[in-house]
Amino acid sequence: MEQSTFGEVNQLGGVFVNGRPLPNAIRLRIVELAQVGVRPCDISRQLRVSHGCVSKILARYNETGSILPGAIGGSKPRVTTPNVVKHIKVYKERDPGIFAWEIRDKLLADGVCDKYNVPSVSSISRILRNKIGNNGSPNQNQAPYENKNAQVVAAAAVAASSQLYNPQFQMYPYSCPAPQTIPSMPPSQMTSQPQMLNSLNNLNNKPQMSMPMSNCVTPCMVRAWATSPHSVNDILGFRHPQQGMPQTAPPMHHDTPSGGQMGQIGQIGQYNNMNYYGMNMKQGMSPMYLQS
DNA sequence: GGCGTAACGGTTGAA
DNA sequence: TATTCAACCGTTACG
Repeated sequence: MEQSTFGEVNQLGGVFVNGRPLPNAIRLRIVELAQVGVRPCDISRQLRVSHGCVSKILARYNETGSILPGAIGGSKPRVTTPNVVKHIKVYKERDPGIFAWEIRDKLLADGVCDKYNVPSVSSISRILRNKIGNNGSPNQNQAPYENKNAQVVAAAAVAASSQLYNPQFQMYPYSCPAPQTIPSMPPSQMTSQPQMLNSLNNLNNKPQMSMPMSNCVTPCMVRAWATSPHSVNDILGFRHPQQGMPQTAPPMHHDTPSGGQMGQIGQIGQYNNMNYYGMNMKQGMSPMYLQS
């Protein structure tokens, strides 16, 4: 369908794809303009992005330091890991009359779970009913891990989840590289917002700047469980407005924070000299996030 | 007029 | 393989 192929046009004349994030380049530009004192309403008009979206992106940036959208799709990490089920089973065996809410409290008290990943009372009840049931054996009642390979996978999942969870921050962080020193970027490629770049670098595998990447977890990353393969160069497909447009065509593909798990965004149509979110589009360029 | 936000329709990906 | 579900998205409209 033509409409979905080329996206839609909002009241300001900007092109967008319903349900999909704005390109990171636009997100970054919104933040940059705000930081040089441009009012949100002017940013909205200039980039042809709704003021609600500008407001949301700026609010998120102010709160978290990240310009990136959240992880779309997928499910939360399972909280009813085999380890948790095992503990529930133990509690039930020790005290057959124990209530689900008591089990929940004990899981917290014993440090098996914390307040962020403790199963709900209904989940515990379901575990008691389905996995422990009458005989107390989680393996005799359609156990979720029916073979050795599955058990290995489950064990790996538990290990991964325990590593994913950062007790220091009490959150599940977005994946990000361990603190490391990375090659330097020519100053000409650096924007005027190094802290923003650092924020971006934290979410990308390809190192771009020479600075140690530590404390890479931002509060907005609480609910991320996927990796991002995208480079900062992919994201920064344009220069700071004061520096004009890049010599080379900006990357016309879409970046997402949840990386390879996200949908593959390809080229859809050709926009010829179209003003795309206030950015001059050279002939042959494609909108960076329209999907096929 | 500018701003914050709820509602809405849509996309996405794990289960 | 198809479906479900719950997360996210940007736009719109309202206060």
